[in-house]
Amino acid sequence: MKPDTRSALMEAAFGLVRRQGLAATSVDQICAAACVSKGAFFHHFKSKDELAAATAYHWSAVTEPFFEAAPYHTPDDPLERVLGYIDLRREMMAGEIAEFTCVAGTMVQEAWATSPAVRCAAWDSMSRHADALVADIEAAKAARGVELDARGLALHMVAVVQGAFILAKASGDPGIGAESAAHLRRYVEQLFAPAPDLRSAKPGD
Amino acid sequence: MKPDTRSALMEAAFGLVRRQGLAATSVDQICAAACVSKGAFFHHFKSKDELAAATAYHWSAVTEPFFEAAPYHTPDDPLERVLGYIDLRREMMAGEIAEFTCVAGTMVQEAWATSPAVRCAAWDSMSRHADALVADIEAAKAARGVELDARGLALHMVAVVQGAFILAKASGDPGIGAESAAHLRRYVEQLFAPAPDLRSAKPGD
DNA sequence: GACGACATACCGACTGGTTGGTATGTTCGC
DNA sequence: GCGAACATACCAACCAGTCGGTATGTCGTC
Repeated sequence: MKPDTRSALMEAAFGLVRRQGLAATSVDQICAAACVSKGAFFHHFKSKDELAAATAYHWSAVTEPFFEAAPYHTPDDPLERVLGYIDLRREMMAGEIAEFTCVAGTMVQEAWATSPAVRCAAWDSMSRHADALVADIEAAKAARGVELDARGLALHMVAVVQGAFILAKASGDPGIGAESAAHLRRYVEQLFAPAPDLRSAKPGD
Repeated sequence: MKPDTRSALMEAAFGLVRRQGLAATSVDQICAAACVSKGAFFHHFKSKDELAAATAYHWSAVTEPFFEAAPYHTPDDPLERVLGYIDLRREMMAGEIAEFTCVAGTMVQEAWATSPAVRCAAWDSMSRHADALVADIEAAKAARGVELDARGLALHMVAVVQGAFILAKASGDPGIGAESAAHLRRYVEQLFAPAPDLRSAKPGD
C-alpha cells in the first residue's frame, strides 16, 4: 500500500479546487495530480461528491494544526490574541491567490444547493474555525466588560475573510483582501475599546 | 425576432449560476431555461465563456437600477444613506438563498483564474457597486470630519456582503448572513461616531 | 510453513451519457 | 434577395463511474 492514497487525493484536490473550482475539477485531474489511478480513486471514494465532502473535512484537519500552532496565541491578553488572528489572516493574503484561499469556501459557493454533503462539510469547517475563536472572544469580553455574541462575531470574522478572498480573486490583487482584513481589525478594536457609548448589547440591536 | 433573446439567455443564467455555479451550468440548461435553441445561443455568444462574462456585466445592468431606486437614498444625512444601504443588504438576506446571492461573486469564485473575461467582468461589477457607495461615504466623511479611504471602505462593504452570502450558503441560514451585515452596520456607525479617539487616519495604520 | 479464503489496494480499459461547439438548413424582417 | 436570427442534426472530446483483473496482506486451519 502506498502511504495514504486517500490523503494524497484530497490534497491534490486542494490545489485544483482553489484554482478552478469544484465542478471544473475532474476526477482524472485529481488522479493525475495525486499519481493515482482512477480505480484506486473509486476504491477510496464512492463518488466525486464523496471526495469533495471528505476534502472539506480534510481541509479542516490540515489547517487546524496550522492555526493552533500560530504565534498569535502567545499574548496573555485575549484581545491581543483575537487581533493577532486577524493580523495573521491579513498577512496571509499575499502572493499567489490560489495559495491562500479557502477550499471549503470555494466549494460551498458552487455546490451548496446541489450537494448536501459538501454544504454540510464546508459548514462544519467554517463553524469549527469560528468556534476556535470563541474562547478568546469570550475572555476578551470578560476582561473588558463588553456585551456581545461571541460566536456571532467569530462567524462575522469568517465571513469577512471569505469575502476578502472573493475580492482578491476578482481584482487579482491580494492587497484588496488584506485591506478588508484591516477593516475587520479596526472593527474588533472598536468593539472592545473602553468607551462607554460603545458598550451596547448587540450589533444592530 | 423574439424580444431580446440575448437578455433572456443571460437572465436564465442568473438563476442557474446562483443555484449550481458556473461550471456545472451547461449551455443546454441555459437554452432550456430561456426557451431558446442552442443554435440561437451560439448566434449571440461565441462561447459559453463569452456568455458568462456578458452575464456578469448584465448582472450589473439589472441590479444597478434596483439599488439606484432604493429608498435608502432619501435621507439628507449621507451617513444615514450609507447605513440605509447596509440595512437594505441585511433585509435582502432572507428567504431563498439563491434569490439574494450574487451572480458575479459566485462566478468569479470558480473562474477567476481560468477565465480572464469572467474575472474582469466580475471585478467591473463589484468595483462599480463599490463606486456607487463612494460619494455618500465621502459626503459622510466631510460632514463628520472623519479621515478614511472611502473606496477602501466601500470595497470592504462589498467583501462583507459577499462573505455573508458564503456563510448563508454554508449554514443554510440567511440569518447568519444578515448577522454579518449587522456587524458591518455597527462598524460603519463606529467609524463615523463623534468620539475623538476614533478619528484615526486609516484602518490598521 | 503451506494453503485457501477473504479483504484491501490498486490498475487501466471500457461504458454510456453529456458537453461545448460546428455544420447545415429554415424562417423572418427589411 | 440578403443577412440576421433561429433550429436541428451531428461531432469529438470529456465525464463520472464500472468492470475484470492483478498484487498484496491477513487469518484460520491443517
